[in-house]
Amino acid sequence: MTVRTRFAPSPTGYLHIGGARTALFSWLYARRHGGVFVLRIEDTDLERSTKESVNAILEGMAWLGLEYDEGPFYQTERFDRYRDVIQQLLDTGHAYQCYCSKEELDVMREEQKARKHKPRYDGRCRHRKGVPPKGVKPVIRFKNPLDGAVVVDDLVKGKVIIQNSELDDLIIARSDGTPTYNLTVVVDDWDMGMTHIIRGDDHLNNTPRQINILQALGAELPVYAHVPMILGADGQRLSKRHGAVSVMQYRQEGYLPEALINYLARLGWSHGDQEIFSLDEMIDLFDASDVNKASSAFNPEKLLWLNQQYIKNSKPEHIIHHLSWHLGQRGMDPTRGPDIIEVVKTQQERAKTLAEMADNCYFFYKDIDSYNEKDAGKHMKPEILPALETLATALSELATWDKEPIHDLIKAVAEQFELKLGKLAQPVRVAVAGRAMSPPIDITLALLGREVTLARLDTAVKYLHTLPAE
RNA sequence: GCUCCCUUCGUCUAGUGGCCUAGGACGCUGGCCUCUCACGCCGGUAACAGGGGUUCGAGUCCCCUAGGGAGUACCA
Repeated sequence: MTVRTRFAPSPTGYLHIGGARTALFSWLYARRHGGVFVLRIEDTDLERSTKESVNAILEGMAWLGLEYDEGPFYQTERFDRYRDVIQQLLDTGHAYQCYCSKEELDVMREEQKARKHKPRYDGRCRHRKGVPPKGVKPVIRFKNPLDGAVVVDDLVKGKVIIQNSELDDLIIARSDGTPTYNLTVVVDDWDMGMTHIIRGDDHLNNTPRQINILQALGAELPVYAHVPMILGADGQRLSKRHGAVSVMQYRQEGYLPEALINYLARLGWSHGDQEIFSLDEMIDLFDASDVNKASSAFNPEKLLWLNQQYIKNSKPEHIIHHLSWHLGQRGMDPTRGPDIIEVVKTQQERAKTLAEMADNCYFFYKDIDSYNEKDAGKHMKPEILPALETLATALSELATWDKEPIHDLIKAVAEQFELKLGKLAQPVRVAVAGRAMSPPIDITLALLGREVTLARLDTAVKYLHTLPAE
């Protein structure tokens, strides 16, 4: 039997990290078992579903690399099928029309609550006799079994038993004839041959009702795995006030998709002490039954650390693939300046995000029109002028513009003026980078090239001359 | 209220009755390295929600309590 899993978001917003993780687990499970991963868009809520949301979800999944084998299927295109199933349920006596008004139901629920009971439909229309009331469009309710219990053998939660007496006759078709969620998922999962339903544990309560419908339909039951939800860093339900919740926002902030994937996988799932997993390793090791039962809090610091690990250990070419978007955002053209591969190599150990890396690369590709005020105040002092001028002259005469000779030269000039290396390197750094932060000074100059280096040193010398002597 | 789910360092987790005076990771922190920023390396901090059982022995099994979450819609 081929394993078939699905991700079934409703398009009412962007792809958020909670959804992304259940999608990831579904995807991993399918890949692990050589199965099929299906994408289904649950857009039966016409009011809240939008085309933009569909695109946002598709975009997010594409960026994460969660490719699907079938779909996307849209529930709005399957209304005929749902109608048929509802009719079938009606014909076989598993469903009935209910003429209760909203007001009537509200009264009933209030009474139940007053008696400290669980509010639920009491099935009064099951046996409604005589002519239906005129002008009232009925809803269709599923006839839930009255006794017995439903047992869900959940891959994550274990055995969960719910008494049928706790369940009521849920509405499967609205008065306008459109199907509701619990009916459409069941029909779709059945039609699409889903063998494993991996979804958020907020659906655990729906599962017994869905199983009952499945059974009324004579369908084979899938295996369920209800994965816990992701909480915000404060342990509360994830929402916008926790910062980035949209997957695409992480791209903007400079995260590598594989870092996010790795982080999401490790949230609620683990394999011994291992923290970093390649996609192949995850596919090889992932099992739904190893997923933790408790929900976990999203920890931005750890994600940042993981991102840094990935940046440090990835091939420069791969980084550039994702970095170029950030460079473009800042108006930088990596073809006009030092070899971007060499620049990235110097940055892999000094940037936690691609956004930070792009900022760090700025002075390699753009002219600097000012110095960082604080750094200049600290390092750009008139007394460094002689050394700086000597260095500039020496650099202009240097035979080969390369890291080692540049390093030797700076060291020699520093010694000549009885300065520690840092005392000379820092002013040079501010002069060429605009701030007291850059890769090692010899590498920085080597990459920048002789022309740019000398021009910026010249600018610095002129700037120093404008300062009042102490 | 009712039903269901959950509970190991601040956070993510290891742990399936003795290997646990509870291990790893992030964070925080002391030090080393150092031309800046970083990387790296060595060290430190900190947890079995509480209470009862079962057992020679419990983080691990059972029960209760507390706390957290979900559902309880003509939303999904």
